[in-house]
Amino acid sequence: MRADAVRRRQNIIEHAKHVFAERGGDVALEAVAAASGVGIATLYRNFPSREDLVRAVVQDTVEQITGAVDEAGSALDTDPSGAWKDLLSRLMSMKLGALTDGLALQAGSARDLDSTPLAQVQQPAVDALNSMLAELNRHRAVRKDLTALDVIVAVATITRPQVSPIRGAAPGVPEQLAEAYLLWSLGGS
Amino acid sequence: MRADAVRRRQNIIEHAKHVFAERGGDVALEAVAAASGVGIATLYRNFPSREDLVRAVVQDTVEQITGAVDEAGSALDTDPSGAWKDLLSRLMSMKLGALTDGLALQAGSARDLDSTPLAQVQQPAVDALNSMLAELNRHRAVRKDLTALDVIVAVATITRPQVSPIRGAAPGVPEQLAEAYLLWSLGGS
DNA sequence: TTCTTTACGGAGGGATTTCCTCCACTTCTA
DNA sequence: TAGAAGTGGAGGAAATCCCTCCGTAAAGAA
Repeated sequence: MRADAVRRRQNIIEHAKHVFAERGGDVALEAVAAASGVGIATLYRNFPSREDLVRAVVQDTVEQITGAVDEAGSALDTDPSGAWKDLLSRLMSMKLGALTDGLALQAGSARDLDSTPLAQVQQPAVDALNSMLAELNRHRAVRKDLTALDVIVAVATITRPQVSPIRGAAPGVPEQLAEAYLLWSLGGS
Repeated sequence: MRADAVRRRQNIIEHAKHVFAERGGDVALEAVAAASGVGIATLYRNFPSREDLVRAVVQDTVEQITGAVDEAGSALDTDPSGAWKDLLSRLMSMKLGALTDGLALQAGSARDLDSTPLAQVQQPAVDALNSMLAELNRHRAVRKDLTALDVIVAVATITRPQVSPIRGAAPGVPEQLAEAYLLWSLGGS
């Protein structure tokens, strides 16, 4: 594979993540190509089917998550709730909507979601998050009924883009919700 | 207008609210008709254009909101934070996603959103909510930087339906977020 | 630089989806 | 029960989306 082609491919994944998160997992692939500044043929050459692209996006997001857990986890013993706060803010800045949307795309057809290829791809992220939560629990840093999936879905929900009902209004709602969730997650039982 | 026709019309509005909230403001009108158990022609006779239907849905939602404010507001003086909690839980059970989505639909074309017909239709709800917030503020019952639009957008965000990434997982996230938001909204500055 | 190989872009045909009207039929109500 | 009011869904027009094909452009080796 030629060097510039590799860059382009990664670039498509990156932009696809944004477009998926912003316009849903069923956008026209032409929109993804346009957003990536790339012809539609190039997109199809790299990702023959929509599912290939979705898988790549999910894969990429999963790596982002495990990376964030690793980095935030380093401060786990010295400052547990600081580490949690850090991790949460990292997660909030990702486009997790693309991940849940991508997975949701398969929900329609598949009967047993747990066995779909995508569900398996995301497993490392779930595992990493869960073990971090377990560790935080030992430190009594977060409420103990939190699960990795709860956190992922909550963050995806909060950060999902949304046009406000009146121009210029309520631009800070996601930040408010993030603050609320942090407060709640730290809180008792 | 015949008696059964009025019932049908109201029924369409009700179902449209759910379908809009669940599948976005740009669903096929056929889906709305099907959900309402009604032929597509009936829908078009009642609402010649998509905007007519959206307007009706928004109108209906606005009335729901002002109604909820009235009811919850009755306990305002005796138990302010109880009233707030009550109102919030009422709002959470509405399909506010339909409202924000409907308004967002116009955001694409209109330059000045404040002057669109829909933005004016929602005004009563915003006003009612804002005056209740002002009252609650006098009682020091909620944080003082809350605005009606913040609340509406936050509730819409929280209650927007979302498929969880793995079957059976994280079904309680909206409830958790609602709890978090309540906690936060009561909290200090 | 030159040549070969790899990769690109976008037109466009086919399939699908959505819109919306038209009219034969059904259901109210006076 | 007659007439008015209302209904459903087939189906044509238009828009949208998918995906391939092929002439052109750019990268990298010699």
